[in-house]
Amino acid sequence: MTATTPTPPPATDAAPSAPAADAATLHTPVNAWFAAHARDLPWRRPEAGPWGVMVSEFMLQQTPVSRVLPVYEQWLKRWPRPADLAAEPPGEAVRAWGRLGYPRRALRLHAAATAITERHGGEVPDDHAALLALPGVGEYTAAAVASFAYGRRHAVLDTNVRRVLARVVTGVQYPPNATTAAERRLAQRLLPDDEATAARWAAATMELGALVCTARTPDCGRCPVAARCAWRLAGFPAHDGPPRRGQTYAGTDRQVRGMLLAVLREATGPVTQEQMDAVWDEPVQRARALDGLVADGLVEPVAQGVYRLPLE
DNA sequence: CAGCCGTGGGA
DNA sequence: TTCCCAAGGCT
Repeated sequence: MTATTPTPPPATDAAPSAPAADAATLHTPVNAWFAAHARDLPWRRPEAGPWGVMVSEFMLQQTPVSRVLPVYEQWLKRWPRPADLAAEPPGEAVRAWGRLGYPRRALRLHAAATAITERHGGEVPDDHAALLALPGVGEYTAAAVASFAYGRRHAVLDTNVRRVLARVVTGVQYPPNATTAAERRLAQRLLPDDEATAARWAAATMELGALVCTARTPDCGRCPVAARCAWRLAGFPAHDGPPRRGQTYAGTDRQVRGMLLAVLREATGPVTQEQMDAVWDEPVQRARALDGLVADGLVEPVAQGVYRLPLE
């Protein structure tokens, strides 16, 4: 991992035994920084409501903000409430998902909207357990919706927060590949006692990781807690552990699935086998990819050699 | 728990 | 150009 050495602010003289970063010294500067520098994102505006927050969280799972923005706007305009989405076939959600990637998320969001409509009176639940029970909602998303939409006090551990805590508190460049119990304990320990402050802290630490304490080239000169950052104080030691997994894409089933589904999305009606076959010349892999899409519920066979996006 | 599931843009 | 990686979840 070639880690571009961050640009540290001129190392202040400060005592050799620099103050360790702890909860009390982090909340105020980080939350103040957020108040001054937070992006004006549509799902952060009051009119977004819990449903808007939930939609954004689904879309933002592994997809950058810039690509989510236009799709989010269209989505909320078309389906302003969960019941509006639930009233349409899941295939419409897949089509509207466009090229955000991981289209199973569209299916899960549709399923979540259906569950919300049927089990929660059409209102996005406000408690963590009920959220966690929804399709496509895991630990992170449940905490994020409860915190961002309802101001609840939850440790929100996403990739940004994990990286910030790894650096500022633990003193390492990157967090482990998988979230550990130690990270959860740390996040819990750092959580402000006050509910509103905790909710702000969750959003602030995420934003800090997204804008300043980035994966490749952190900009310590703009960091509100650089003076107490354990990683910086340690001299930016490079990541040791195993290399962080890099995923190849070209030539994989995922690529073929993507190409097949693109044909369905862009077609207005059912598509023939011949149209599907045109996207990939290797028949075994092509068949495997299509079978996978059908198994996942992303594609529905309507007749021998005819397919469409799912109506059910 | 490791592997799988899309896509595009920036360095 | 290649490589990295971006607000995860599910099996």
